[in-house]
Amino acid sequence: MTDKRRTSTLKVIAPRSTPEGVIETLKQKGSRITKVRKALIEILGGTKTPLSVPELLPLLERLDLPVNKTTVYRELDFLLHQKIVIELDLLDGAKRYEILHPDHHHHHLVCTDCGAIECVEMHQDLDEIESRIASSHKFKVTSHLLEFFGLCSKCQ
Amino acid sequence: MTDKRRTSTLKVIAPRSTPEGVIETLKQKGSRITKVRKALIEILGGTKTPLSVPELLPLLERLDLPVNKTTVYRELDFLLHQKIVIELDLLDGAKRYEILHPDHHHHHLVCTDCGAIECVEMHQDLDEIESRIASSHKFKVTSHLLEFFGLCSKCQ
DNA sequence: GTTAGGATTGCGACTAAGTTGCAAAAGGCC
DNA sequence: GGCCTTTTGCAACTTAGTCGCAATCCTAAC
Repeated sequence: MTDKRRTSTLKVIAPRSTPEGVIETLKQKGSRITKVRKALIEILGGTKTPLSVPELLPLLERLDLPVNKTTVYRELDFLLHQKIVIELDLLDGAKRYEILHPDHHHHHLVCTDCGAIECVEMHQDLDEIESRIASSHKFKVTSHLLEFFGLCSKCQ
Repeated sequence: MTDKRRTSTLKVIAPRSTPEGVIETLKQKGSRITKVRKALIEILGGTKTPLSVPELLPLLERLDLPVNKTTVYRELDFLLHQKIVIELDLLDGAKRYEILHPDHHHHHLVCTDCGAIECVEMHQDLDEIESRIASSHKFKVTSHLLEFFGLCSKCQ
């Protein structure tokens, strides 16, 4: 009878990585909240697919915030260091960025035909593989890159 | 009693992806064997770590073959289409290329400190993951990208 | 609300990988 | 050797990303 989805939107649980939550966290850390920073967090928080700088620039402009590309690169670098955002390389020429949801580590399914990007979760498998590598190769894995390329349901 | 490793080095089986074997295959396909093509196959066949165009250029020059970068990009593109070579992105700014060994699909351990690149094999795990994705997401995986970043035994 | 000082921003010039079109040169078949 | 096709070099270009510096903005303290 209890609807879990509904419960999870309660204030106490929600603010994790919503734009508002992220901004609040940054304020508490003493970071400045600038127009560009706020806009970037909101744009990235409101999209499902990771975005690149060339894609972000026109989106910012449409929000009446014509920002210089250098600024965007620097801001994303800041958000990266604050672990608010992660950087991906989906092999299409530009790095992409998305909000980091700490408990939803995921990978991507990139359609090589239409470019659509879907997400898949699968931490446990990789954890296992990584620990096997650590012991057999004396290599300490700190991060990995796992993306799948192929055809989405529409393009097959 | 039979040593399988020893048997598999017999001439009938061996020439697969050695430089000589690759060149022979290309000749039979009717492709021209140019100096650049031959040199690239030999260089890539004689190295353990994948190489980028900026790395290949000086290597070619040292072989008394000062080649234009455009030529190298075009040649690698040719070898890519012939499935002689594969392209990797190890996130250090330039695409890397290595000889494709059809039955030794592998991934890489990239040391983020010294840049060393090691190889790891692990097809079966991924095959399993991919088929799970295919059924749960109606996505037909044609290729994947799996690289590990961290610290090699020397840099820990 | 003013102000001071560090953080952020824009600008222009730059780097580096990778691409393109076209004319010249080289492979390999006769 | 000659011919036709494939390769190659060159120069100019594109695009992502970076750098230094001067101008501007944020915010906390007054």
